[in-house]
Amino acid sequence: MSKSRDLLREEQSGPLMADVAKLAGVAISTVSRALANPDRVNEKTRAKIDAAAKQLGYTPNAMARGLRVGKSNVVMIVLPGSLYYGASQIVPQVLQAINNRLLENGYTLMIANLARDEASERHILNLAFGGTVRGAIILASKLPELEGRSLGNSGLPLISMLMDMSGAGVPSVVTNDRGAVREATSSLIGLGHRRFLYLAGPEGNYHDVERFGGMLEALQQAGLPETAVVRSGGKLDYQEGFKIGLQAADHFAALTDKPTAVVATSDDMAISFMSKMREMAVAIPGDLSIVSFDGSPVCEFCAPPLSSIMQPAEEMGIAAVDMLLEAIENPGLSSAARKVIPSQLIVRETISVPRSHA
Amino acid sequence: MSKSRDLLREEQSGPLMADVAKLAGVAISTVSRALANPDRVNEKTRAKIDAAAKQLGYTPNAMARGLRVGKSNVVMIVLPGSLYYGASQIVPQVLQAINNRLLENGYTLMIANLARDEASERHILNLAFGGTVRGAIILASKLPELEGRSLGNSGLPLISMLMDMSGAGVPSVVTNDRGAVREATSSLIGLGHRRFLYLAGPEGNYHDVERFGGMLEALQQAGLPETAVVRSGGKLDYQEGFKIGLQAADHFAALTDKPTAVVATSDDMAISFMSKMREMAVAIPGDLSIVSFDGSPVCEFCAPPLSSIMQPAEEMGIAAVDMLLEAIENPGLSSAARKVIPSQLIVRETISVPRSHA
DNA sequence: CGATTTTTGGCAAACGTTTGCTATGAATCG
DNA sequence: CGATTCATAGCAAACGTTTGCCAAAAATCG
Repeated sequence: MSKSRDLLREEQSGPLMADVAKLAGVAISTVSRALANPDRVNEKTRAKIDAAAKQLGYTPNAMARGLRVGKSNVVMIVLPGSLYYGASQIVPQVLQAINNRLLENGYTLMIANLARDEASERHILNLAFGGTVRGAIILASKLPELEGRSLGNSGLPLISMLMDMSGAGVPSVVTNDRGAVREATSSLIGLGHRRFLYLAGPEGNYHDVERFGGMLEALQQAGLPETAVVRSGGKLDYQEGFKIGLQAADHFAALTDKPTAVVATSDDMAISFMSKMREMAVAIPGDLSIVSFDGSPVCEFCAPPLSSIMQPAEEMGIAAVDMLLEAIENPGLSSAARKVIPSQLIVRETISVPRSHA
Repeated sequence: MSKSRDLLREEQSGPLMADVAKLAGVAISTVSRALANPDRVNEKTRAKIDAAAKQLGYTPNAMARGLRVGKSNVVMIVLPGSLYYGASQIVPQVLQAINNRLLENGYTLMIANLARDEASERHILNLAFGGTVRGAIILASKLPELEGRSLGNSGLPLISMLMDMSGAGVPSVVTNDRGAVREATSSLIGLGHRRFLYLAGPEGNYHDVERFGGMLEALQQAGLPETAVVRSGGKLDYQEGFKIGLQAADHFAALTDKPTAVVATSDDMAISFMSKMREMAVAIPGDLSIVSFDGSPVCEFCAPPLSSIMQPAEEMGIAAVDMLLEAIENPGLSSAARKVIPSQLIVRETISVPRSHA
């Protein structure tokens, strides 16, 4: 018996709580209490236990603990299928902010990609229903659902980030896509621009609806017709931003009544569009003003430096974690709240008065 | 009893294996076998069990399973302190590739940041020693170590990625930093360049040592003195790439005997450097050729399109996972192997014959 | 100094699986 | 048709913790 035990020890796990107890000369339960609830145990005893634990290099087994208490300290982040964006650092920024915030609170981050295949969906559901995770932050645009199980009714605390799902009962932290684009457009109108090109994300996508909505609101406020804006793109996903920008450039070239300003809904679109404009000898901002969305760090070094609406990735990440932990700790009140963190337009050198006004 | 049981049910967990067994009219152990080892159970019985499981929406509890079998299906990736890079998509690319590959093999990815503080270090060690993770892929440049516990002797299968630690007994998958820079430099020499500016990462950093080493090797091969290259930077970390590029531009401006080619060791450095050159009216590649490192997607749309050595992030991620799974499944042979996946120089429009030769 | 309260320690059950062993029933063979 | 083998099901122990409950010891009070 002790032979096989020792063999197992060789192969695998380290010291057990029982070992610590024996070394310290106390019962297992005392060790457990000393580690979790230090004030419920005599200081001297606690000191002995701490010393023994350190001496043995003892680390409590997380799965045993999790099984017993029926909870884990793992939070899952559900990312959209492809993380691959051209210039944006939003995903790493969000990941980092969330991870740090979780760490401060004793949680660990697990990542899951939600692609279009059943496998990824099933995987996420298993994580949720199998008790592996304690809560989830969703960056994807839909909730996984398969064979009767759905993340939505897993009983798991959920927070949607980037996308407003508070209407569907999922507390959300978002940025004001609509308002930010409206204001940016308004300021272009204020400079004298009257004809716009809008580089769209995928038709029907939440962000595209919001951003284009903001554009239309700005036109309406200024008494301009909807025809003042030409919509380009709409077929490809945001991860194809460079391609969208390239196609939009062709689109632009083919227009007879040229717009004087473009609103791109991602930096990638703007960057590839600008590179094409350079080839076509369209002066920016002389001939054409540009403002885009995301606020990628690289915008500062574009030619010319690109004005962009910066998404507050870190603040959003922190807010999402705080809301999630709140929901985890108070399972009672499900507020389905919505927290809006404003984006900020960073004005650089791609915006000016239109030539016709100069 | 059944009251409190039902209450618990309300609050928390879903159906148990016992429920499935009852519904299917078999014993718990039969259910377990049917789910894990389908051929060890009568087909008819299995069908009943599967139906019952689906009907109840049963998901096995991962922690109970993990505790029993003494293993988890979680792999940890240890990322360096800051994920924040200006334009590079290496981190998301690696994450995605690793995550997908793990998913295919039934594993889950947990992420951990290794910062300079004890907290992050302790956290990682707890994950490793607490049985939470089954193996780890290291992107950070050191192994966490604290109070006698070290990732190195946790008994956990480890793979180092990006950085060669095979000498220290950790199997590694790396790219040939040295060779890639050597060849890029050689081809610049072939074009006639004789004076170089090298934009360095942090002094002593593995990558910087390798890349600068490659540079020197190329000079030596061509019979050029080491003084043919001016080293700029060395103080800041790669995550400060933009700043490094800016400072290098000032450095360049101050040089009397101007180099005709620059080798930047990250795209960020090259991008901000080029933006400064534009201001200073230094023509690229006319006055100055540039080649950089990373192969960020955005390089294609720089002004002018930037030549860069592309790191094979996805292949490396896949290779790292494969090596790790190999090590997990065959705990016997620890080969401490090293797998080198070559980088590839993408030539764009920042390289030409030096003016003096034109 | 005895009685009462407070503190602290120990026993054992429980968390939800997996799995070795045994028992049962079916099937095959002589 | 009985005996032997094989397939399949069931029992119960184990994984490493936490925690309710009780006992013992210490401290306080009258």
